[in-house]
Amino acid sequence: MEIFLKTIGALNDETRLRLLHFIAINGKVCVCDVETSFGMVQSRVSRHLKILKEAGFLRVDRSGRWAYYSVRSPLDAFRQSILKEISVLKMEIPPLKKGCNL
Amino acid sequence: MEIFLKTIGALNDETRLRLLHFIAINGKVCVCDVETSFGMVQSRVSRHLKILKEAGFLRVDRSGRWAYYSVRSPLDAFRQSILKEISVLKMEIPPLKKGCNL
DNA sequence: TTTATATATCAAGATATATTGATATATTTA
DNA sequence: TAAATATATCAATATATCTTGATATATAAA
Repeated sequence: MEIFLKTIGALNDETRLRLLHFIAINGKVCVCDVETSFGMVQSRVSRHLKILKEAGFLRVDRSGRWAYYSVRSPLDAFRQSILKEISVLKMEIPPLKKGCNL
Repeated sequence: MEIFLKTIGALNDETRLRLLHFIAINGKVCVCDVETSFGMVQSRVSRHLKILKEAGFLRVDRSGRWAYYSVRSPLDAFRQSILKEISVLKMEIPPLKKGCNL
């Protein structure tokens, strides 16, 4: 129940739907890439990615000072069906713009 | 997008998950049955059922002074997969108690 | 070892959602 | 027609969530 509500709660926000789809499209991206691509402040990006991670949609790999987020794999059938549903939504998804200095 | 968020938003509440599962189990129920079975005030039940209806999960049939809510049918694959997911959650679902006088 | 970069977290304010009791409307019964 | 029942909606309050700017931490570069 708690897990279900956490999963659903993570989806209950337009910003997170856009971030999730963006990452599904682009594969591994770091926080600063998302920050730059979406033009959002860093704390906001960081917070939303954490919520998506804790809801079981994303994983994070740390390397040096970067945190690379990507869609968790394998993904259970339920979350897969959600990702599929999200993929057909009409959403403004910006192109990937590398945001890190170096 | 709007529809998706409305669907997800309807699920983002423990009370509504319990009501939805209760109706999935019991078929057609009227507001006063839910009110009595769950021990909730009427305005609260009415509000939540409306949200579930507008999210595409429930239908309502009016007959006399009663409003009978039931799971919408046919239900698209995505909402079906959600109902299935809900059905395996550990939730306190009270037995149906008829609440209407007559 | 000092400085810059990337990320996470916190506190404050803004916004959204839930709960309750009161009220409105419609239908049925007396 | 008057009273009772079932439901919906509203207004006020309580609670949760989002956004932002500030701060903390860790890594890498100078």
